[in-house]
Amino acid sequence: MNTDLFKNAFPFWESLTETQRAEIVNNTTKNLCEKKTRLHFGGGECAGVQIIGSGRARVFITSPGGGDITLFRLLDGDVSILSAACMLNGMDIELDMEMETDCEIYTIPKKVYRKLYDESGAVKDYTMEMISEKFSDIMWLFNQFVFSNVASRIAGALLEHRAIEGGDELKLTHEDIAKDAGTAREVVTRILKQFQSDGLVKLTRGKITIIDAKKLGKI
Amino acid sequence: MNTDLFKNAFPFWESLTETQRAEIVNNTTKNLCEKKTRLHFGGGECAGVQIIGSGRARVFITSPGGGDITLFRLLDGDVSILSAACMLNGMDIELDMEMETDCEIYTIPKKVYRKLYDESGAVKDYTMEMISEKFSDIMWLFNQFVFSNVASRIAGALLEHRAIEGGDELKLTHEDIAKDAGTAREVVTRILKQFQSDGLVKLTRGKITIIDAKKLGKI
DNA sequence: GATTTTTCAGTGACAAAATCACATTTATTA
DNA sequence: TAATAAATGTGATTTTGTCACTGAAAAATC
Repeated sequence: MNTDLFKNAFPFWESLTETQRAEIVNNTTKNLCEKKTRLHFGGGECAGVQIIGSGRARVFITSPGGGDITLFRLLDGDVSILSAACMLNGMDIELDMEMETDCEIYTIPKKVYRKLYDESGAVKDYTMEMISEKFSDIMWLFNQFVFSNVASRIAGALLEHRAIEGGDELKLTHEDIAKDAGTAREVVTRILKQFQSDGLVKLTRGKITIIDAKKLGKI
Repeated sequence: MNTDLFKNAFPFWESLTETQRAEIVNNTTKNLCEKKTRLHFGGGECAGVQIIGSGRARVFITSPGGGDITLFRLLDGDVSILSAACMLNGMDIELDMEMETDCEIYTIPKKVYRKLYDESGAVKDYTMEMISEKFSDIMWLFNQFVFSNVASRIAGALLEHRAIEGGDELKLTHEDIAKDAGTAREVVTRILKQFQSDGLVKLTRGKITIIDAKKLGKI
């Protein structure tokens, strides 16, 4: 197995012993997950720590009614650190992950990461740092939800996708945006139409073209 | 200084060296904060790790418009662990704390806790565990906000205060509940009136008496 | 290639909740 | 006691969420 993946994902990699590295390399499994594959985390159920080799995944919470709200996305090289927290101290939150593209997922088993965590201060530091960062992200999201109106959350979602895509043509349905903005599809439709008549976007089936990103940012 | 405070607050206390304990004991400062005193955390501004010697404090986020939403409360013996995270890796979240009663607050300076954190695995483990726990709490709160209606959040807030007070007579204004439930005061007034006519609570100025906690729990 | 099925978007009606603008009542303080 | 502040009550309006559909476009199937 190519260790570049680990070297890039883990800043502590260089500080590990040969044995520790081998332990990781020999126990990590690779999975090819097709687009739309879903994984569930929570209730103590955590396979281990995951690294996204390639592709994009969406992490979200699911309502009792079935709807879901996006928390964040994982891109190439990202580490699903909440799995670590979930597994280290039985963090009792329920999360789901869905592949937005075909993905290569590498999984370091629970026990292997746990052992590493116990042995290495650098791994502890890394884990702490990543969890704190995620915590910050979630708090930011919380702020958006409780203090911003729907229009600005939708605008934010559009701009985030623009950053991911690296272009103004977003292949998104209203449903997709609804999940990111934490609202209903019909509401997105209405507000996007408003955006369109204000000259901010152009709407086509399954596609949204951003015309005026600057004004979107001001909403 | 009495070390019982630390012994009770920190499970790692026994594992520290004499020197480390002395370091904490000699550098911790005690402050008496009157009811309504406010402290701000964020933007790298963290005095250190705080232990509530006695009293009760409310931790919340503040909206640009001035309103605020309660995240959690700290009671006797609790440790304000987010300060730790804030200070360890510059977690960039803005939080405020307000004393709900007169409080004794003990502060372990940033540098002292940081040093301890670097030296002791037990302190790292403790810090990690506490942060994960807080993370879980916040995620739970997030779920409540995005998936529950206002009535059930208000019912939840009432029951939480009942648990804190240990009785059915709650000295709370509608404003107080609005902050806990993340809604407007008028909305609380209306829903409480509904609760009252349903025989769940009895309302007096500045006081809410819970009549039927069981039914409240079902909302 | 035509037909069926699925996905996506649009819309009106209504309900829930937030916001605004006050009025009223009860405590506190001067 | 009067004046002030704090807590509550209420109507009107706007925003957002929910429900129940319709029609259009794309995909899958025949």
